[in-house]
Amino acid sequence: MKQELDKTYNPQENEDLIYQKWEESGFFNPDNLDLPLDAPGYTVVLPPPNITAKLHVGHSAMLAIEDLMVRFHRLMGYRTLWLPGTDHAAIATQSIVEKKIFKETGKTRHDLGKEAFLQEVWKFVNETQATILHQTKKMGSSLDWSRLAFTLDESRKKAVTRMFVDMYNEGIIYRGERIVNWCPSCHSTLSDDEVEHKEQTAKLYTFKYSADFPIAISTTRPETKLGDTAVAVNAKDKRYAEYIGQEYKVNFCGQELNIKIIADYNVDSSFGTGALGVTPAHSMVDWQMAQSNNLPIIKVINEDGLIRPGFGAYSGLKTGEARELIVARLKEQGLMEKEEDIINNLSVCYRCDSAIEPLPSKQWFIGVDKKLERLGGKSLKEKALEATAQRDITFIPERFNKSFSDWMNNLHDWCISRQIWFGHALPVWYRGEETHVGFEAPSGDGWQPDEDTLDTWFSSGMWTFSTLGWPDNFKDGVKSGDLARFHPTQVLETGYEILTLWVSRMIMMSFFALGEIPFKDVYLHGIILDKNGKKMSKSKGNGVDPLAIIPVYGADAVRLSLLMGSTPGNDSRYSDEKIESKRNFINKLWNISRFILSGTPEELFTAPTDKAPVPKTLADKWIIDNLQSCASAVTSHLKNYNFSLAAEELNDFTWNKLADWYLEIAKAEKDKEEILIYVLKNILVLWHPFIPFVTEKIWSSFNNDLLMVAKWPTSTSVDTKTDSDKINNDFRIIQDLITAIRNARSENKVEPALKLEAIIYGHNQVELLESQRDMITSLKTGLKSLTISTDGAKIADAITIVSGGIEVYLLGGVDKTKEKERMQKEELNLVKLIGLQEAKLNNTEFVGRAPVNIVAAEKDKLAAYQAELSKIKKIMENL
RNA sequence: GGGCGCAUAGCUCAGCUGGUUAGAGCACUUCGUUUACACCGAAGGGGUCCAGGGUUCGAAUCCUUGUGCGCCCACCA
Repeated sequence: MKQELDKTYNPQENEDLIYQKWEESGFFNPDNLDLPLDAPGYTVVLPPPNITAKLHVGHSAMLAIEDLMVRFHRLMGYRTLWLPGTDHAAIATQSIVEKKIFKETGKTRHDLGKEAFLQEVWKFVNETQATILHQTKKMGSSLDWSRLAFTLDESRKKAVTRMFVDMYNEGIIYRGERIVNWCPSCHSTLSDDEVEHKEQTAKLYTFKYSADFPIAISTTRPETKLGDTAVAVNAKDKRYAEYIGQEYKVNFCGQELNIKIIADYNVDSSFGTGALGVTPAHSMVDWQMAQSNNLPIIKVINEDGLIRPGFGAYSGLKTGEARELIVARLKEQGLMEKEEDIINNLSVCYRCDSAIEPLPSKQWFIGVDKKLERLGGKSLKEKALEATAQRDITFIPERFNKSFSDWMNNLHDWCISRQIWFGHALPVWYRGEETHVGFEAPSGDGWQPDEDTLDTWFSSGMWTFSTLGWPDNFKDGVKSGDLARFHPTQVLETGYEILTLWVSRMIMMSFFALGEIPFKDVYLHGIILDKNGKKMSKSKGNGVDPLAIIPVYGADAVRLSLLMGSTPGNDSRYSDEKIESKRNFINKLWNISRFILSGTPEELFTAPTDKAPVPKTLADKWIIDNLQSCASAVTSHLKNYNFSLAAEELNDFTWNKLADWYLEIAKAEKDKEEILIYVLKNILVLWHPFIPFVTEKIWSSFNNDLLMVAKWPTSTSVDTKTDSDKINNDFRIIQDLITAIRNARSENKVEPALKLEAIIYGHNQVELLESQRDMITSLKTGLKSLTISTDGAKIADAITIVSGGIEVYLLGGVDKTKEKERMQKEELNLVKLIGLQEAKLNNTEFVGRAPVNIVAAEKDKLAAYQAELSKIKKIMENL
């Protein structure tokens, strides 16, 4: 059974084999876990990565965190499901493929036609998806591949269609007009992130519509004023207060306009004249003002960027030409008050660089404010806000509650239709003025399907339940199958940058479809920046491919470096050095294991991990006690999402306690095997969620069953805190002695351990102090051996050999700290702080550096110390 | 313009609800090591916790103001 381990751990040789073993075991699938029927569930859906590109280390961090949570819960005996998938990322994917084709062939998607273009997209999707899945496995992700989903596969199509139809029937999905970013040159709408802003100088004109209109307005686009239906001023602006609510008929350069004066807080009274001409059809903000003030909408500009018919001489002109004409007219009439140069931002198309024309167009929306009977008369927005406000859903870190509710409160109806080809089709058909929404095309001739596709967030918003068999698993308000077993999920782990885009949608969609939250906790991770603190991006070429570093350091090292030293919601920096240091740690763990296993008889391998062997010495007690407190600290850190702290705790135990101290002692003392293997097995389990590969590999060298389904150490420690403190304090004597002897040897100041006889003694503290000082003096002047004899009861001390000789530190009874005096005056506070101050109050005079804080009162304890000391001496002899 | 975050050792960062002498990794200095590990060990140096003010017995931690970075949203007629 026992296998020899190599001198250095080689991740590359082992990782793929181990992953294969995990997959073959079937334990990634919760259905195969050997659990009691009432085992609690733990479900996490993987935020499906966009199939626009291969993964980068940011994704690796996400996978590391989620796999950590998932493996931790699997080890704790939860029915654990981590559900994989990818996202079709409609707009992003389409534009990437478009660019790619254009670069390779010079053709646009229009040249290819819809069908041929989509074929290209699918080719691309399949390639990238394969890469992504491969990368995901390389990280060691324990995802249930049997449930793999894609936001644009058949099951999801079914769910999306059903959702749309349901929402439409409920009256929450409706068709209406909205301003979109229109590129007159590409003849297409652009999403907000496809719009770029360019700084430019523009002319700001200040004028009145007509001589009989009381207020002058300022604009850089006089031609759009042909469609003005209001003038907005700030409600607090005293200059215009008297006009608010009035309506005027004006003749603006030959066009009749009806202008209402409205108040709106969006208006900046210090800009221009403080009055804004409202053009609802050609400006986003104006559109919103028109909505809230019920203003009529007049379209001035058409899809070609020309003035529409019905505007007299202006009709058919380009916007620029119309502008010149109007400016000339205004000047003629003496209405122009001012012309000035200002710097503003022009919105331009990211592709062709031409100016964006905001235009109203027919779109589909989800009404987030519509009250729904199925939600107890509340709207989706209200339900989402309620769920987070009363902490049915909690954010980690908590501060994102505010971002979320701020954003949610300002949410307008969600536009879900997109004028692109790649995506979910809308289940909508038109025939003249008729509209049909349903699962299939209506019978009868002449029906045309809607050509738009759905916003990608519509399908990913359904991710927690569309992946669990909704709608088939949901009949008459009752969940069945996977949906019943795994929904709501426990945690959504994702990047804070999509808190609003995605998380909010998921919450609303889940409330609509199931009437319940999609997840309990939302853990938000930060961004992995490059080593210079810059965001990784394709254009900058500073992204790091996990496949480039995993072969060098191993997936475990990559994972650990991403998990340690980073905190939720905060960005962190990528660094090779950090990965290297984690690689070194992993090798350390490897060698610790190698050492322990080499000395362990095989019959001990099967010993239980949940029952500690009986400790025989102080050192035994110390290591077991520390293991227990480490395990319980790790457990609670992991439960509280303090992943970095959990790893630090483990790191400290493994390296600084186990390797540096206990292993050294074990080299000299016999009968440590049982404890060593016990400790090793436990830390392998504890480490497993962080570094699954190496721990599984070590485990497999002496175990037949898989570590990934082993039992997490429970904190059954009955030791009280005081006992722990005592054991730790006592053990520090040993540590100090060993240190002292080591130092003495290396500095050749004192003959080795044999000559050091430290025996505890004393009764009169004052005397003690004096005699102690004498001793120190003499030691410093060259005494090479030390004998302190004792005749009695109480003392505590520590002996350290420093460069000048040996210093003996005493704990006497001289109370003198300022803190104590102050404490005595403040009795109340003293009571409050007693636990913390006890040590301080007992603090005593000491010589030299800080004393080791031991109070040994009883004789049998003294004897125990002496026994320990002589053991240590033996140990040192053997070193 | 609105919102959020960050500022702690030379560098990258931890430090939870305020509490012994502020920590880690890397880097640095000195010493050591053929037998678990040089992907190593021991010892050590290095910090006015951005600045001012406040609350408190006590502040890196809470409040306030300021400074310097970074991000998100709205992009302005």
